[in-house]
Amino acid sequence: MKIVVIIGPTGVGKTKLSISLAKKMNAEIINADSTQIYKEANIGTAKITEKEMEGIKHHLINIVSLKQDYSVKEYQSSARKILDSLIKENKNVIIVGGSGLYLKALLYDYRFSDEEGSINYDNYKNEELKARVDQLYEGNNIHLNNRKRLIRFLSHYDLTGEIIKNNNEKDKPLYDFTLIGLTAPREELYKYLNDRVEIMMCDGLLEECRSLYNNGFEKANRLIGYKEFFDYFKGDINLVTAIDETQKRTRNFAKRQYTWYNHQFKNIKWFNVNYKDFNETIKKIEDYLDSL
RNA sequence: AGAGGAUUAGUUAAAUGGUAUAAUAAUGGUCUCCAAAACCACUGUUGGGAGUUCGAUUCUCUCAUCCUCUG
Repeated sequence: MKIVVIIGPTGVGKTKLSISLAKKMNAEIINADSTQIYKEANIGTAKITEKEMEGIKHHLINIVSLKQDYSVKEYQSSARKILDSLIKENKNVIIVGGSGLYLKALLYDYRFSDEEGSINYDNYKNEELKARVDQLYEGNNIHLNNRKRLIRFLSHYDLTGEIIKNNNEKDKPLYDFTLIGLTAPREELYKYLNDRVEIMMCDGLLEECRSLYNNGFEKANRLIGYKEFFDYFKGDINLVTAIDETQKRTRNFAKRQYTWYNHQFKNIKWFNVNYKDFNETIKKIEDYLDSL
């Protein structure tokens, strides 16, 4: 029984690799991409299609609507349940996805609060929130402008009387897994990402966005490749700008993904992607896994 | 071909005979539940050459490139 985890920035070929490995290992796949969780967003999230799955069983894909709230905590609990039961069945598992926090929460001893605090902080200014956080935890690194995190800190304190601190447990792996990283030279990756947005446009990204926009899926406003077109529909920007922005934000995102991986994961075995001959990349990784 | 204008960071702009300023991109980073999120830091610049000057990005000349107008 093996667990292989595939990470890497967006557009580097994780999905393709996962199918190939799953066929070879007779494995099931658990998605760790925060946007592929959602049913309604397909083209812009580069979601795997039914056909591309080639009959491989996929978990945690298309499980909630963009109208529902969802958080990494829920992901953690469902993903662990699935993973544990697959382990029990002695089934090989491939975990694939670009959402660093989701992977971290699933694989390491990350603990979240069980309940929300009851005090409503809506009427407090950031300065007031920050001052209170500073009072409770001197030397914290939560920034004044990071309202979301300030409120979470205070809610957690109200509920438990404890302050949120980094614990060492978060770096303790709970499973025995092999971490495969796919990467590409920055320039090559960026070119591919830029091209991919154009291809998505041809595949009907604009129509998908229009339909979400018209049907009140406001949460899509958070996703790259959706927000920008919503802005376009509102008349704030023109179509060319929307496409440029999508490309830019995709590149920015890829860069942040690297930062997260480098910061949060140890023992990543990195492989350079050969865009021209992806099979060669797959072969190399398969050989590596066989050699373990 | 003639006349006028322009040339400042990758891009768009500002300013000054005395430390060249922003925005944005790029780059780096932070991280316990919206994470494709939120936030932070920071590197780059006066087209080439000559002249005036203590000092030129600024003034003068010249070359180059671009724009507009006139044949």
